Amino acid sequence: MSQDDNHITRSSIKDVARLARCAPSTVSLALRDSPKVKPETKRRVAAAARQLNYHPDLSASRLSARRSRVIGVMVPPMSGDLDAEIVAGITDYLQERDFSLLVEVAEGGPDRAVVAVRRLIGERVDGVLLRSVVAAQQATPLQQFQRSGIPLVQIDVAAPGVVGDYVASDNEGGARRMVEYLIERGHRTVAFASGELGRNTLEERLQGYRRALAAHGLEGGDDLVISNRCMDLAGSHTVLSGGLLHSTQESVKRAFAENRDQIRALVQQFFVRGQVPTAIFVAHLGPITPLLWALGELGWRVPQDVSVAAFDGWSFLTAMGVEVATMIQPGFEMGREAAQLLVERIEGQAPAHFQAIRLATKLVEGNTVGPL
Amino acid sequence: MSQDDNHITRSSIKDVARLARCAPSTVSLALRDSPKVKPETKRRVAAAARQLNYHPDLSASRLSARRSRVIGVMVPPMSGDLDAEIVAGITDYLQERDFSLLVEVAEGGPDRAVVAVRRLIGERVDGVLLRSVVAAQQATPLQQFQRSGIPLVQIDVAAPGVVGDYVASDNEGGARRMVEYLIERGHRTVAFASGELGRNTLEERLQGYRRALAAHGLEGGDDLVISNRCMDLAGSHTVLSGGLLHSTQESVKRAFAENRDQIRALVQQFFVRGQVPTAIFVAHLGPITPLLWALGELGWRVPQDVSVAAFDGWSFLTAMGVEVATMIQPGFEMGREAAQLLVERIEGQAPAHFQAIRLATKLVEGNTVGPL
DNA sequence: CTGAAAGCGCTAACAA
DNA sequence: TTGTTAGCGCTTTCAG
Repeated sequence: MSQDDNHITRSSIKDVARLARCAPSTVSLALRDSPKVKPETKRRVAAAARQLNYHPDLSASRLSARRSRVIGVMVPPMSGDLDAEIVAGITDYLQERDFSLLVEVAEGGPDRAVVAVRRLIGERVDGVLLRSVVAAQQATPLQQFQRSGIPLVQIDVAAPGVVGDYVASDNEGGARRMVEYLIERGHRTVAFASGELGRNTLEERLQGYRRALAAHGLEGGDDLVISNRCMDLAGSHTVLSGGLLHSTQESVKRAFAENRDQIRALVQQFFVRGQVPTAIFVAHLGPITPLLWALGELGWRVPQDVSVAAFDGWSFLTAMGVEVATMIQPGFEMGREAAQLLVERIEGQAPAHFQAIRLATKLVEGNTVGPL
Repeated sequence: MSQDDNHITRSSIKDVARLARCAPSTVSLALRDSPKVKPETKRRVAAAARQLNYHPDLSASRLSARRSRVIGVMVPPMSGDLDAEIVAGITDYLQERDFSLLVEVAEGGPDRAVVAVRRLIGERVDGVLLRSVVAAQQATPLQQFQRSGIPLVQIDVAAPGVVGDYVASDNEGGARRMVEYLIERGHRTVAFASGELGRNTLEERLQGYRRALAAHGLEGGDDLVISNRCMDLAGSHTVLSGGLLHSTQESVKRAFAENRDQIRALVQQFFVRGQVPTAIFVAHLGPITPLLWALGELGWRVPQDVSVAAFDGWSFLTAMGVEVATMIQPGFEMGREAAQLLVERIEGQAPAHFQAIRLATKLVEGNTVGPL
């Protein structure tokens, strides 16, 4: 009671009960504002709790209540704005429904994923959200969730072999529209640039690119498609850091330095082959800065000499005076939608079969696309 | 055993004990690899656990063990590379010591901070790390930690009124060295640019700037010091989003758009006053892109017409071909050091009085500083 | 409306 | 080396 006892005095529900002259169970109800408790009693309890600086022990309450009201999310380290928006969307919904969020950053190595999964299961999360953390070969640890009966919603990338709900952008449609936008502006030779293919998202966007060209009777020969890991600046971190993201600044810098020549050479190919593209569609965030850099190096001005349009972007480019024409993904909504679906599934209100939700993207014209 | 029972079967320590033909307490010890258990028994237990897909319930174990081995960290939303590095440093150390990390993103409003604090206390974290979340007026919720006897280490920014350990860069020394670097390159009129002052870090860097000038008999008149919230791109997000970071891309963009004129006007002041600076020292990350943008707008080329050097940087600028001369903060080490200090304090091994650890920064010459 | 009692799944003495 | 016995702090029937 006195401030000067050095002994850390965590008060429990019993202490509050004693001070409020009632039973612990009543305190429990009162603090959760149950209608079964007289207002007068509630007041006494609240006062006692405040006086004792009482904070319910969430571990105990979860243990007892047998559901945690915690959902876990696995995200890759640091990536771009999209992650921030997704997480914002998730927390937005979760706050409404009074769930908390346990964030597990699964960096690099597959063993990290194993640890993350173990932790989430150990915490008895009611469900899991997955933001494109886990590449194909890492899908196995995820099956633990199924084995433990923990529902799971994937966001953005769908790992093969993982069953469950799925929320993503309309990648194909968005890509298609973006390429059509270029075509409408007079471009007939449009290239496609991305990091390593293999993720379903990229494949879908490639599909959309092809469809757009086909629909307009244009060729999208393989000469015009470049996809190589070295283009993926965002992806480099994890690769480079080998399981531990040591120093972000340094690793990005190094990744970039080491791949400089390769990037330049790769982009140059566009211009020495049969068809010279007048516009380039960048399929995701990673290659945007490398591409812009390479174009600068090679002396091609954007948009005078070549136009650039991307899927997903980085807001800081705006502040640099470069605003890449972009298909914006609805990150906030993706997060919200996924969280909602998950919570509904947890509460048994979701449709029996797994959902695959596709959200529309939005075209933002920047200053990197010119008419022909 | 059979895969086909649909019933979600969370096995408990008792189930494992039964299958392994021993007592629950033995299972507990065995799984934690206690030397008090015969290897043979350990094997049996491990096999049983695997077979039953057993994952210890961490809530129960914390409740029983009366310490959580969890430490909490409060961070601002999304910021730059530094946060990623700090968190990497924290997890790096925590993994060694077998603690887990509970991340609480305290966005915007003070009420969010209250919620975060409540949660952390409710989770019975053994300690808290604070990464410059909480501005002056929000210090009050933090005092809850003290009241609850939870040790706390602040990183980077020290909130006034919060007592505890503190880990940060040598802001004054670093700023001083950076400005001296400019002076050595022949610059005699060096300006200072920052967002809103008030944080101790910024004040310290301003101090360092002044000291460097004074030491060389140069003037650092107030004409040369500009500090205004509109310059702080990084800080805008939170302000703009009013407690909820809605759409990052949009908000950054809008923040920038709305302040465009003000930024331009502000920077222009440098060049219409008595002394025209030949170099600008940017005290933190936020104003870097706005400043570069404004200089571009005003037709000043970097570094030909004016040099730019900063404290703390963004790695993506490198990929844009602009590499700002920067005092790099040792983010990883800051995180590690803070985590270590906290864990030692938790385990009673830290010195009795609070520590204030200062870590050296590192100068990286970019391509934005020219000789005079 | 309130109280008493029985656990939730685990760990930590203490015995055996 | 292993088993037995109490709880940790809370929620939840089930009686008053």
